[in-house]
Amino acid sequence: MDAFSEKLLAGLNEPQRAAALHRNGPLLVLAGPGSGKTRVITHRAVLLAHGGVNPRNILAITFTNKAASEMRTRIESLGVARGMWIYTFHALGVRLLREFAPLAGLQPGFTIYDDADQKQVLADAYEATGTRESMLRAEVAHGAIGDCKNRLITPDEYLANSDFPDHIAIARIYEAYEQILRQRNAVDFDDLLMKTALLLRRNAHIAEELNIRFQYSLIDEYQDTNRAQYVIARELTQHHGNICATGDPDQSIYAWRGADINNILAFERDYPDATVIRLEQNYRSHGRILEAADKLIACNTQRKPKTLWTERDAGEPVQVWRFMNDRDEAERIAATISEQQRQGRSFSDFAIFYRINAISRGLEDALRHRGIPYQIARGLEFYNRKEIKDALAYLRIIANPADDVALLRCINTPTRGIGKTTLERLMAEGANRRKPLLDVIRTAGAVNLSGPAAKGIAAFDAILRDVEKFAETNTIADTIDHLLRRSGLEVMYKAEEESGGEDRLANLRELVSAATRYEEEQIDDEEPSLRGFLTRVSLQSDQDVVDPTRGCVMLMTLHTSKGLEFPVVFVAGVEHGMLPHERSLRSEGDIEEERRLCFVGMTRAEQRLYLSFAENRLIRGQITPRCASQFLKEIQSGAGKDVVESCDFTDRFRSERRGIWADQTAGGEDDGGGWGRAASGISPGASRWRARDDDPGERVFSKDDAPQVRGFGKSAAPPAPLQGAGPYADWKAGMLVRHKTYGVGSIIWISPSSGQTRAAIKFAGVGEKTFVLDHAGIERLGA
DNA sequence: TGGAGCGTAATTTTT
DNA sequence: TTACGCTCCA
Repeated sequence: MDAFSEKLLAGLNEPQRAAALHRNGPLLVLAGPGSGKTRVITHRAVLLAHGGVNPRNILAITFTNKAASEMRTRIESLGVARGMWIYTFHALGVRLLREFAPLAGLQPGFTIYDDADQKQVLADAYEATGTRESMLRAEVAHGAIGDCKNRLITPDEYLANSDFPDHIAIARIYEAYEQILRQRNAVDFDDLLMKTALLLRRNAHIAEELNIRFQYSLIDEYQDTNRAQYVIARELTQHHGNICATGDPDQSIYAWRGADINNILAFERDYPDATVIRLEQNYRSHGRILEAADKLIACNTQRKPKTLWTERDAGEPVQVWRFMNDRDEAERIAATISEQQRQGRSFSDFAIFYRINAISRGLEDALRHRGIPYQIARGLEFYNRKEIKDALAYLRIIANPADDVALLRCINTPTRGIGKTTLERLMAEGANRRKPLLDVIRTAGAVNLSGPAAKGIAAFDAILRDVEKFAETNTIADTIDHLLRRSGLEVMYKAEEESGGEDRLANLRELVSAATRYEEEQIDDEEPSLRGFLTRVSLQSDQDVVDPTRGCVMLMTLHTSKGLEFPVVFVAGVEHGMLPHERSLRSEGDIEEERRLCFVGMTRAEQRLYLSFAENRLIRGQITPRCASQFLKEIQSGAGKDVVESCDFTDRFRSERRGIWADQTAGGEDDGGGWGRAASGISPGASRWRARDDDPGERVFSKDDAPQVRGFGKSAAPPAPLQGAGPYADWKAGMLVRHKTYGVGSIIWISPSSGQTRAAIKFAGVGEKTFVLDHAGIERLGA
């Protein structure tokens, strides 16, 4: 081996070296958290290039822009010339679809629709098929269409397999939706994958050509691939078999978005001659943290066994904290951060994770109260802002004149006297002539319009033509700048700002600099173009921009925490119904995903890990009794005695409760025969964390002395079928009722809580819904 | 055209 | 509690 390779491999452990040195044939790298996976990938790419493979023949696919740009930087810093293809699945899709547009049934200038645009298209599809939302909720159709696309099912195929009325309705909407996208020369996010997969599958020669172009392919986070991505990966590597998949089944947390953990679990079946390498040594976390996480994940059945180990110190025990309520929890976390910061840590050493965003409120309050700087990691902030979308809409319509969604967004922003009636007329005309709205506008004489509307439309058209012309001879940044002034957006937002609105102008200025950046740091071999900029913008979330800012505590959901690491980690709200989330309690598979989610969060911690839960939590304005997550028990019962340390902050003066607390690791199932447990779906393990029935502080009774139903709404953990109170005293489960939108349904359960009677009602074709009866306008039909 | 007022529902969101 | 979408009215 030459000196360069020796030097490169010097810092790697045995399995890491083996993976980095692997050359031909399928390779699966099962990489535990913190096991140096990125190093292995980058080193392998560098060694391939060093060994004579042209970087242009290497393709690396990641899931996030961030991962892609990190990989690019690291590979280049190791001395590999530019030219390697490093893309996200979606960006690769755009590339290939533009290149082979006609074969994919597209025109190369297609627009990428985001969620909001999609919704608009969906609304139009409802209109076109004469479907009403009361028949089929838009989210249901939206989800179903997304599922189809993930699984490569076309509208025809879907229709062929539909027998229920709902399915047929969805099939028709799906079909109309696709037709509208085609008319507008637009694709949605899922299309970027589906159309690419189908392009490769249906055109063997293209797949073959690409196998030659990309002699080595590397796919990161393979556990998160969905069907479409799986097909893309397969088609791109089938001929040479040089696929290197890396990932960790234990960190698969996106099944709900179509990711199929079986893709990675069955890799060896798909590629029988695959080499499998496990990276089990962890370089991130202290021993006890790792052990606790390992014990938890060992409870999953759908996995490939892995033994995580570390040479690092055992470190401090993992803390499990119990609180009376969420406020105490937040306070304590804030206090702990404060204290440790005073002892020398930086605020940016800390992260707080939670299952759902709604939890962040209380935590923020507590941090603010103590003057602790924090930042919330939210994806998709910047480009979702109204002002940004307004400005982009103008650019989009210029780039793709068929983009009706964009046109509707900006035609009357700022207001130009073009009202609803006018737009309806234009749309009717457009539908009639099967022409884009811009065409209709430019031949507006055909539509009978009122004076001000006609004037407004003329003004709008003039702006478009002007900006279009300007764009021909100017940079994108300058074009945006010009657009802002010419369109009146600048004036409009300036006025808004002066009357006390947000500083939207600053954001628009940021958009201009984003365009400058795009033009300067051209990484693709394409010329910078308006289309290219818009593509970049649609594929980018500002997760990539916001990066862990120095000096701030980071707050984020467990999902967003994946791939990050922090010296000190708090996971708040480790409660039954929260983590695992109530919506996942239905199936064991879903609970396993929640367990993986918890595992992901825990393994982000380097030195200290705190898991906390509260006995009561303010949820949707209601104080709701909670109990510890089963995961806490799983961690404790598996791990050695000194691994986890429990701390009870509920009431330090009541010894009997401390007794229970101290007892909680000892076995013995709660008999739990009462309704409380059955009703709330509290697991046996978790129930041990609850106080005894004779504990005065614990039970909650509503006014009429009926036990309060735990606040798990909906189907996930149906409370016992009780009776209503007050005017609903004689309403019972099983009765038929009528709801004004959903029609006739039957009561699944009914219960008075906090003076409001709630009921879950099952409707044919709609499913189960929960209502507050006082507000829902539900009429009783009989038993 | 825009805003008030009501009804409704409420995980997670790499792109 | 809170946020959003829709309807209706000024």
